[in-house]
Amino acid sequence: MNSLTPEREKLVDFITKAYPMPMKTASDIAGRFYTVRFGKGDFLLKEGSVSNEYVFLTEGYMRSFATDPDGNDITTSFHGPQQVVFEIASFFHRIPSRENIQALTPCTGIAITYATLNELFHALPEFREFGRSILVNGFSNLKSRMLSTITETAEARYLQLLQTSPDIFQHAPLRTIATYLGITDTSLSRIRKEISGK
Amino acid sequence: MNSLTPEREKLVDFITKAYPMPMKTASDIAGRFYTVRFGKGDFLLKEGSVSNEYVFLTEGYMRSFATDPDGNDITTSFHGPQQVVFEIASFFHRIPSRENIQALTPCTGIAITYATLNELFHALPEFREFGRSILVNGFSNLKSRMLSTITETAEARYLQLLQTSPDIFQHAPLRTIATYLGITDTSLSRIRKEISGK
DNA sequence: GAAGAATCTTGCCAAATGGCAACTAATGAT
DNA sequence: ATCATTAGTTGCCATTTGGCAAGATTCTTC
Repeated sequence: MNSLTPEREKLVDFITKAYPMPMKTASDIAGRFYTVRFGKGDFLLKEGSVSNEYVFLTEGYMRSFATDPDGNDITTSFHGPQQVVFEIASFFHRIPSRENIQALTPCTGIAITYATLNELFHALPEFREFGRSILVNGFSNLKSRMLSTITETAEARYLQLLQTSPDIFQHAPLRTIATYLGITDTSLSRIRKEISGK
Repeated sequence: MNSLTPEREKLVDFITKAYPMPMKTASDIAGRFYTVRFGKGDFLLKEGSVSNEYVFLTEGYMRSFATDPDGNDITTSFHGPQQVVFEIASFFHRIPSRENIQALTPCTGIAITYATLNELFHALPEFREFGRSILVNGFSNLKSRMLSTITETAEARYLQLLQTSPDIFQHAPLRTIATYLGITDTSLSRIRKEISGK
């Protein structure tokens, strides 16, 4: 018998792919998650508060962003379906977040709290490994981005994002994509013009 | 009685500060580490091989660097005394590293292998927490760097590095510091000239 | 301590990106 | 449908950074 919600089924799928474990274990884990929904523009996390939900996004898109000294939004990452969303430093160290996480579109996901996650980490070595894997992947991706920010032109980074995450372009305004790429919206606009003429 | 080597004492200190735990636990952990030494220019890790040592540096300086598509070295981080040094993605996922780790000066440290670390993680929840804390801090620092790379000028980043890690400047050539800051050595030289005239 | 190799600096000019403001296009609320 | 708001584009010019090559300086190594 299998009474999992569609969201939980997706999570089971995701977990077992990220770190192989018995189906039963994965279902037990997924069973502890509850459904969450966000309207467009809603915040999953606001600067200054402590990230307390570990969310697996099943539908919709979100972005994380920080506010720079001049008061501008800088997009630090985009999140889409089948991705884990939370603010690592705030969540694990129980400190106020310096970032915001906001829905770009209506979103559905499933979540657990910090307390439940810890309980599961303690009880299930497989889930710990899964958790670490998520952390390591995130770290590794950020490193790659950092490297490409240093070694590549904005145009190359734009083209790469377009290729690896074309869906982002359908859900996020160019202005937020520009800050993600480390440039202004003006520059992005010019880059796009330049490319279209090729 | 206390038979710890000076390196192990430093590690115990570091561990208990990063994540509070009984002295005995910390000593047991430190007891599993063995001393390692590197001459200037020696590699702790070479691109293409799997990071298998989790090193706590007690003396000396190292840097991690990647090779960009044009064959240039890009410094991804500097490591000094009282810091943990390893390549996260390679170490935890057992995959070939895309980075090198090299001694900038003669170095002394203590290390454990992947196998031993896992054994300790499995046996000691406190050590797991310590390990996670290291990971989370690394992630968080990288995020800050990424943000400052996007929002601040090279000059501001230079001044900040000078303030937060003045010791680096005594042990790393400016060329490697330049790539760390995301600029060329030529630009760094000009920035320094500009500043000295203030 | 002299030759050779790295490292660092500087001059010249080119390329990439930003700032601001005006304009146009798209979107959303009523 | 209309108005107001937000998003995107473009022109003009300034600033930041890069590329290259020549000099100057410092570090190695014999």
